[in-house]
Amino acid sequence: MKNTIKDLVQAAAKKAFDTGTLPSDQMPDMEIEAPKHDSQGDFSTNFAMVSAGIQKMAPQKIAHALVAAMDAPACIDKVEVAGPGFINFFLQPSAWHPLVDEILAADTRYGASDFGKGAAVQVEFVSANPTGPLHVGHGRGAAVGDAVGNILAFAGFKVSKEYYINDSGRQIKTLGTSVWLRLLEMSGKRIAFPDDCYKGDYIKDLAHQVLENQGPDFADQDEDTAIAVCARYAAEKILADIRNDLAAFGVVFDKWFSEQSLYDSGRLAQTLADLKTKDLVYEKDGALWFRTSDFGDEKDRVVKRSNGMTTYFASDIAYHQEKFERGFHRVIDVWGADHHGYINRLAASVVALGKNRDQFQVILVQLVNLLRGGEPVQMSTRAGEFVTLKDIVDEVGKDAARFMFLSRSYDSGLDFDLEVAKQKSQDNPVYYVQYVHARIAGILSKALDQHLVNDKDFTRGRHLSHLVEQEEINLIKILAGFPEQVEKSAATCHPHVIFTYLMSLASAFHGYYNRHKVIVSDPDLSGARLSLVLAVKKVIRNGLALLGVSAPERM
RNA sequence: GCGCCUGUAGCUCAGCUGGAUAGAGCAACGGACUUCUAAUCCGUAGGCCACAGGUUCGAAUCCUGUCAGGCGCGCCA
Repeated sequence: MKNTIKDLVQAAAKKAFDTGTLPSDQMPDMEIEAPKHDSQGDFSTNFAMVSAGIQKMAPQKIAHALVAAMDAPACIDKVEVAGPGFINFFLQPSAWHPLVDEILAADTRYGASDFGKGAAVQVEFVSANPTGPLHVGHGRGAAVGDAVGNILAFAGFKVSKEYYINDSGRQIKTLGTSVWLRLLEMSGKRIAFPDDCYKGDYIKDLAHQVLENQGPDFADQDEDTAIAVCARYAAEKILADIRNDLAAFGVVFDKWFSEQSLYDSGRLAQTLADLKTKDLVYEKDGALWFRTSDFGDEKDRVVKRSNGMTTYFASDIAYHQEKFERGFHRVIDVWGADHHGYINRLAASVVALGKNRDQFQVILVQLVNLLRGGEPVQMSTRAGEFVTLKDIVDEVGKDAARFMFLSRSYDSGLDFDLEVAKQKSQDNPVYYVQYVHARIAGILSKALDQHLVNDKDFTRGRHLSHLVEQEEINLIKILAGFPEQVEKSAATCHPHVIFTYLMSLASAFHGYYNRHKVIVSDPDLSGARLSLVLAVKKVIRNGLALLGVSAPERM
C-alpha cells in the first residue's frame, strides 16, 4: 500500500514537471508514513517540504501542484494538503481488506523479510564464566541476545547464536581451589577460606559431590592434582547447570565455543604470530603490547604478561579472528554495561587485523535492579548470596521473565519486580498480550463448534467487505505495520520495538473486543470478523515468538 | 580528570536516522460483566521533554556547553 502511494506521488511529480507546474524533475528523498492522528489520513508524505530546496518553491505551493497533477485511483477517497505542506491520503476502508488475506496466507512468515539479504551474522551472548550459576543480569543478556538473534533471522539474516566458555585461566583454577578447600573443611581439616575464592553454597554442594565420587581418601591427595580434579569436575557440572537453566529460559545456542580450544588448537599462538608479523605488537617491561592506540583505543594493551601468561584479551582477539574466518559478515557481542571499557580495545584488534569497524558491534545491556514489592533485593556476589536466573524462572515463569527483560530498551537500567512479574493482573504486561491470543482462541473454538468456520478459512479471508467499523480498519492498519516494526527492530537491534508494537496491537484488540461481538447473527459478518481476529492472533503469535514468549490457547 | 549510558506526566518508561496537536502502563478519581474469558474496556485528571545556546521552513529528536544519576577507566577476567 505504501509503495502504491509512493508510485502515485512520483507519477504526479513527473506529470507536474511535464506540464510545467513544477520546475524540476529531480526526486527528493521523501517519506511515506502513517500519521499519528486519524484526521491526517491513512498515509502522508513530506514530499513538498523536502522538495522546497530543489523546486525553489514554497512547500504549500509544491503540494498543491502535485495534488492537482495526481490521478488518484478509486481506492483513495481523497487527498489533501495540510499543515506546513504535508500531503495526506485518505483511503477507502476497502483498500485495507486485502491485507487480512495476505496475513492469513503468509501465516508464520508474516512480518518476515529479506532485509538482511542472507548475510551471515553471529550473535554471541551470555558467555558467563562457568564458575557459578547465572544471575539476573545474565538473564537480561540472554533474553536480549536470543531475541536479537530471532529478529535478525526473521528479517533475512543468516544467524548463529553462540556462547563463549571461559574455561581456561585463573578463574577456573580459583573455582577448583574453592571446591578443594570446602572439601578439606568437610573432611575435618581446619583451613582458612580466602576472600578471593567463591563462597556460594553451590561450592559446598560440588565439594560434597567430588568427595562422594572420589572417596574419603581424596582429601589426602596431592594438592595440585586435587585442585585440577575439582576444577574440571566443578566447571563441567556448572556448565551443565547453565545449559539447563538457559534451556528452561527458552534459550538454545547453535554453538558453545571453548576458550581452552583456542590454546589446544594452536589458534591463539597463530594469532600472536600474526600480530608479530604485522608489527602490531612490541615488547616493553618484559610484556608484549598490542598497538591498539593506533586503532582508536586510549592506550596500548598487554596480550602477554611478563610472567609468560597470555591475557584474556589475547584469547578474545584470537576468538574474534576465528569468528570472521568462519565466514560471518557481522559479529555482534552482547555484554553487560560494566564491560563497556573493553569495546575500544577489541574493536581496535578487529580493525587492525583487517575488518571494517562496522562489522563488529557490541550491544551493551544496562544493569537490572531486582525488586520485590518495590523494595530492592539485597545481593552480594562476594558472599555468594544472589538470586539466580533459575530462581526467577521458577518463581515467575519463563514468559513473564523474558517479556519483562525485553520491555525496555537495553540502553536503560531495568527495574525487575518479582511481585509484579508474578501477578496475574493488569500490572503484568505479558498477560495483557497473551490474553489477546487466548481470547481469540476461545472465539475460534466457539466458531468451530458452531460450524461458522472450517480449516480452510484459516488461510483465507471471508466476506472482508463487511469490515467497515472504525476499530476494524484501525486494527488492520496496525497489523499492516508489523513488517515495518520487525525491520526497524532488526536494523537497530532493539527487541523492545517488538514489545511496544505488541502492546499497542493488544490494546487495539481489547478495545475492539469490548465494543463489538465477533460472532453475530449475520453469518457473513461473523466470517469477516473471524478472519480479522484470526489475523490478529497470528501476528500476536509471530511477535511473541520473536521475543521467545509462548502464545497460549487458553489462560 | 577521561570515556560510555541515562535525564520526557506523581512513578516506570515509549517516542530520538528532525515533521503536524509529545504517547502508554501504574498510581488517583468516576463508570461498564444476563455477553465470544472483567487477566478486559470506557472516561476524567496529570507536561518549562533537566538547563542554556546553536543548526533550519520546522528540534523531545541533530551539534556544543552546563547540571544530575548509573557504570567503567589493571601486565584481572
